[in-house]
Amino acid sequence: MSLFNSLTGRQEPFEPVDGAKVRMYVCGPTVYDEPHLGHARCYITWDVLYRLLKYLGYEVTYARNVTDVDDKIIARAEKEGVTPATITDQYYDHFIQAMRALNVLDPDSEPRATEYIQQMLEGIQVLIEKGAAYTTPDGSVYFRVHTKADYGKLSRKPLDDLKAGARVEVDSGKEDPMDFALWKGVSGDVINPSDMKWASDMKWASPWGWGRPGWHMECSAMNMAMFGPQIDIHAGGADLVFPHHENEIAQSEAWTGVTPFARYWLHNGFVNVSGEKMSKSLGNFATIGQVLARYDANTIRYFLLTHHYRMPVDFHDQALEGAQNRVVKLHRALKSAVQKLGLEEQTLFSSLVWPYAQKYGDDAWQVDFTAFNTAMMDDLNTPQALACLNRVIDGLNSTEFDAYPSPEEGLKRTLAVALALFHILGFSIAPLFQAEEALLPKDSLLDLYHAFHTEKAPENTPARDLLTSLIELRQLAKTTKNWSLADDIRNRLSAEAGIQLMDRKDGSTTWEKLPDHV
RNA sequence: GGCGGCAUAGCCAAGUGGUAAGGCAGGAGUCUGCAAAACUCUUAUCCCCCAGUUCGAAUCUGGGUGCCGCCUCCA
Repeated sequence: MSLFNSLTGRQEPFEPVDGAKVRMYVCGPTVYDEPHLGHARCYITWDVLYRLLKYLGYEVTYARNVTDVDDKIIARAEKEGVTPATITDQYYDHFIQAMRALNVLDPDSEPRATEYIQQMLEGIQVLIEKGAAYTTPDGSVYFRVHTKADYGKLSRKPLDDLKAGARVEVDSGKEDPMDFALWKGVSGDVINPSDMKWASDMKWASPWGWGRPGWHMECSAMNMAMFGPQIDIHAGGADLVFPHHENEIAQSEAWTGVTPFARYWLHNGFVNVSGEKMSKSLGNFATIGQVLARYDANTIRYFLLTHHYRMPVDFHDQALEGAQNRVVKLHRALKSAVQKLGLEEQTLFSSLVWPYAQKYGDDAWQVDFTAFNTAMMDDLNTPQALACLNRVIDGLNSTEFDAYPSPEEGLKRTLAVALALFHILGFSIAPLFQAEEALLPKDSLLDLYHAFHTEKAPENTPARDLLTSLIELRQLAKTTKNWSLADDIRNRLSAEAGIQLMDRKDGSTTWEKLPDHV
């Protein structure tokens, strides 16, 4: 397993400090707004890494924090006239719903910044004692950047260059423009608690007066509390490299004296929307909910995984539809095999996938499994991993299983490998077991029923029965070689109800609900 | 201005010294009453341009052009 380490700028073999134990920390969301595609990309990427590490046998402890104290939260609360906790509860809830909808595994822990104030204060105290931080008259504490000789090592920004371009802040009380806040004093604020009741929620008592933590401090404190002075993997979006991660490194290493704070720094690339960078300031961010309304979770994941995680990704419909077309085929092949074998969702992995997937080393699909592993261990080369999945799926569709003791055995082994890859990449098997009846458009089917039948449909006829009746009518038309009627029924079902009819060799007709194009 | 990244077929995208993965779309065939699905075959003499290194480069070096990002909130 090797990973591209932002700290060294190279791809390196992955070796955890403590044998098979992996301490992995990912910067979580600031919960003040709807989760967007940037979050989807980030957390799907690290979800895949988490799944892969576990699959490879590592004992992973995955922490993903929740930033629930921040100026943006306060601003939002003020704007809406509610407490900050109302905002953070609401958007945390939305975030978790989005993650579940995207089939992102829950991390092992989700520490909240507000639960670690004490640890932050302890860390800040140590930094002051070591001379790496200083207080200002307004009750703030700043990190003294020049005391950290290797400051800038992650983002490769020499301190002098940064200073040259630093924005001048007025009345900050900082010794140096590059110094950053560990603690933001609010004692000097003119806050009338009776007017702004929420203000008390975002203030904590500290040795330097009332205040709240600076942005970066929470990650250092939570890592220290959960993992100690050094972790294996620290990941997040590329936009966090500077200043967030740079400052986190500075304060953590100055605090503990242990270097490096995180041994592997991993960063995922940006998300663009129709060619433009998605950002808060541009106001063009697409929420996860908006995209999920148009494409299913597996499509979004497939689309993201066709790109290497460090490359930028551009969300636009032509590309998304390409992914959707492929995912529909994937689902169709897997669903068909699952049905042929009469498998059940709950026992799919315990009864088939894990017992079979790696058992038969001489199977053709094992070659693809090995290639898959190689690709994934090469800095998560998911595009190549998907190529392996595609080959296995093609194999699933071809009914030739001559090399196996029986066709059923061949189908089982092939499906097991396909589903293993499917699972490691984090795709959901839910669509393979989805009852399609629930997706039938009742109104359209009723209209079509009346278009082709002279009798009115009885009250409350289930959509499924309406469809069955239309299929039977078409079967009759076919037996009398009334092709125009048969074709008419088929064409209108497709055009008006999104239902594709398929005639099988044995004379029966099956159907499939086409994806909705919103 | 400083730093970094990217440029591969109609579209998306791997590969990074040995002669272009995969997907979508398109074309042909098998199957079908016709379709759909599925399968098979097919679609870049070439990887932004120029020069160089090399037996050999899309892959390395130098120069150029274009696009993007970070240096400010953002995943």
